[in-house]
Amino acid sequence: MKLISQLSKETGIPIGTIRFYEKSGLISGQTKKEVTTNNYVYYDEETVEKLRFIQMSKAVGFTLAEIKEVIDAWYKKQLTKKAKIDVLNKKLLQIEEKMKELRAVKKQIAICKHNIEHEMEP
Amino acid sequence: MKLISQLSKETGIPIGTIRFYEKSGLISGQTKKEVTTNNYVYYDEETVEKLRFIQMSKAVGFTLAEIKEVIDAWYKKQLTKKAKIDVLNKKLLQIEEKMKELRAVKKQIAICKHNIEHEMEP
DNA sequence: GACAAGTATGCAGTATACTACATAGTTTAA
DNA sequence: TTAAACTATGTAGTATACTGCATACTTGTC
Repeated sequence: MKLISQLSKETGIPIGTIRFYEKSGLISGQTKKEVTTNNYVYYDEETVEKLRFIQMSKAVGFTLAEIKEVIDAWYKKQLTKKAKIDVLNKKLLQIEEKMKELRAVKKQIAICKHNIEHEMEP
Repeated sequence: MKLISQLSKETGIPIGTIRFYEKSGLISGQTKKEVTTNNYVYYDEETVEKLRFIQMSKAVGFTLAEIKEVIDAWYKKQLTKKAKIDVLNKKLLQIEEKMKELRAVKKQIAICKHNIEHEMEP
């Protein structure tokens, strides 16, 4: 079990941002009932995985709301099996779309680079 | 030569957003000097290409500032050949990084889906 | 036991990317 | 020729995702 500063160290995500994610319902830790002197929140390894997932998903253009959908499909007990599968299938389609767009952007930049390399300089 | 509403129709980008992009220096149209009764701005086919590039780049997580760097490398005359190539190479690396992240997210979601499909429902 | 460092809470402020609205002038179709 | 539709400009407001600050309590170290 880790405290928030260790979570931050392991993922590189600022403490303030982690708190923001917790407030947004993306992650959640728990206080230890046996400790009564403070209300420090402890996080498990799963939270680290979630944070890494959030980092990557954000990098490829997913919003926190979209990421939350997936995390809920993964971890929330109250959703039906069908609802979860539907969410995940939708995400997989979005990912295919992003892959296409990424390849298109790459191609465009490669062409641009080629043109610049072969153009005559004044 | 197209007016802004046609640009919007062709790309699906709202007029307000196109104006915002122009104000941000991502695209630019020109007024026709021979027309003196108004100051309507006309855009060429290149602008449509730029807008499509912006759409795709945004979808895969690039910011407008990052996209502007590439567009400037493409179209601005005042940058040196070396500066342009440097920007484009940096972008190509970022794209490779995003491809990795996209594959990792896809894999994670596929595993998640598999687990849900094979779990016992209560 | 003092004091730096860590933690929790809440609220205000910032950056990015729009989005809406008001105003005013222009073009076009009936 | 008049009304609908289009255009330009400017300003304000919104959503998302943080980021910083103030306050207060707790823990660990010398």
